[in-house]
Amino acid sequence: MTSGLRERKKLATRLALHQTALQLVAERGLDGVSVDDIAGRAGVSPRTFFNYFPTKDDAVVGIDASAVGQAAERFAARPAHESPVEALRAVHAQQAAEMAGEPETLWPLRLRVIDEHPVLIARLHAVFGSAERALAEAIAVRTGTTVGADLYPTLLAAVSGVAVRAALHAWLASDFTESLPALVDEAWDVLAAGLPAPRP
Amino acid sequence: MTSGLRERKKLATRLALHQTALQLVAERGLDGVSVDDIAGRAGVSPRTFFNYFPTKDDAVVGIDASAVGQAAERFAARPAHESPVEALRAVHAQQAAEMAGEPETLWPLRLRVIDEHPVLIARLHAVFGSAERALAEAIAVRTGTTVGADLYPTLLAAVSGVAVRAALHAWLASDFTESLPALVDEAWDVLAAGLPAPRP
DNA sequence: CCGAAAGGTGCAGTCAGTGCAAAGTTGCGC
DNA sequence: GCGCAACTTTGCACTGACTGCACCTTTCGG
Repeated sequence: MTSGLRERKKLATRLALHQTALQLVAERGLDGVSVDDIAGRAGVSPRTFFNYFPTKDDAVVGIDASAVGQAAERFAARPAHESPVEALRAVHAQQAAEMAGEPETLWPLRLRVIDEHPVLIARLHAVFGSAERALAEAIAVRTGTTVGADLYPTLLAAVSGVAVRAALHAWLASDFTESLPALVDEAWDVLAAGLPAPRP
Repeated sequence: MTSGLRERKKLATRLALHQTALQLVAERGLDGVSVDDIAGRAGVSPRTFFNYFPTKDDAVVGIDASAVGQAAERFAARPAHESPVEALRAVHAQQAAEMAGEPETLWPLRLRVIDEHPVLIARLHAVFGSAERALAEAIAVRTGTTVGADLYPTLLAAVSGVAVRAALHAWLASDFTESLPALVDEAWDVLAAGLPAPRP
């Protein structure tokens, strides 16, 4: 199904561009790398680069909105008896586990590079943002309200993004020694408790 | 103190550029407006435009990080007996009140324009993001931890940004009929309660 | 009124990103 | 195997954001 030669080649090229971009930016910084550099080292023409990513920044971040958008679908598929927060926690647990399953070094490198460049942080936020809009819709359906009429869907969707980003940040801060799923869970514990000041 | 001719002129030019940018983008969309257009109508050279804003997008959003950075200072200045959440709520209440005090139409127009352009949403997030980093430091001080060692400061700082953004979004959705401070407060009520599903 | 400091401007250049049309590849029915 | 249709890659030309530099104009303090 996904195994046409065309499909596989496209996937491979996309990944090659992303990894090349990451590596070069890690070495020289975002401004020290041009699209021509990335395309050249990945073995395609500069023009082709833009068939795969709309901007240079997107190639470095390398996460497409569709992958993140599945969160909303999974949320909608959770059993109806779960509260919104419970359902979200379950979805995040699954996602965090999948991320841990990807090639070892990809996420660490990605996060390190993104963390050093505010522009890329913003890009990452933008990707999350579009996912959160979809999620807000799904939450509204589950709680029987609409996005326009009630704060809750927007708020919870945004908080869910925060939980993941805070966990990713802590993961990076721990130099990837801690468990990502555990960090996500910890973040949700704090959120579900209403953000009480931690005991020192 | 702030009343040198130079100072006032700079402020005026900055505001003129921002308002011109907003107005033009509202009429023609972000891609229908060039920097030359904005500079021309605001009565300065295109080159001068970039003395005031680093990018076209920043001119449209028109919020500089320093203004947002004061949140961290105000937070640090809150009485020590307040919990982090209490202190944040107080800071936000003050900020929301100040925003309501600005020229009537500026925020509505800003929010409408930003909301229509994902790139600008990302820019706004970036501005908030830098403020949140400063805030996280201040929170870490107040709770006796460090940003690297504990999830809490990052998490709470990000949540505070979410509270404001969700309130702004709801304000826009209400066509600016509701009270912004009330919306911010409402968002914090939900957050402080641990995000329980709303009663329908 | 003058000299120093700061802001405004023109110029030339780099690079991101796009539309278009001409190759080059791949998939598929025969 | 063959060849046509569909898709991808690529080169080219162009727009527009953004920058460094050098020069001019305005403001400020004495």
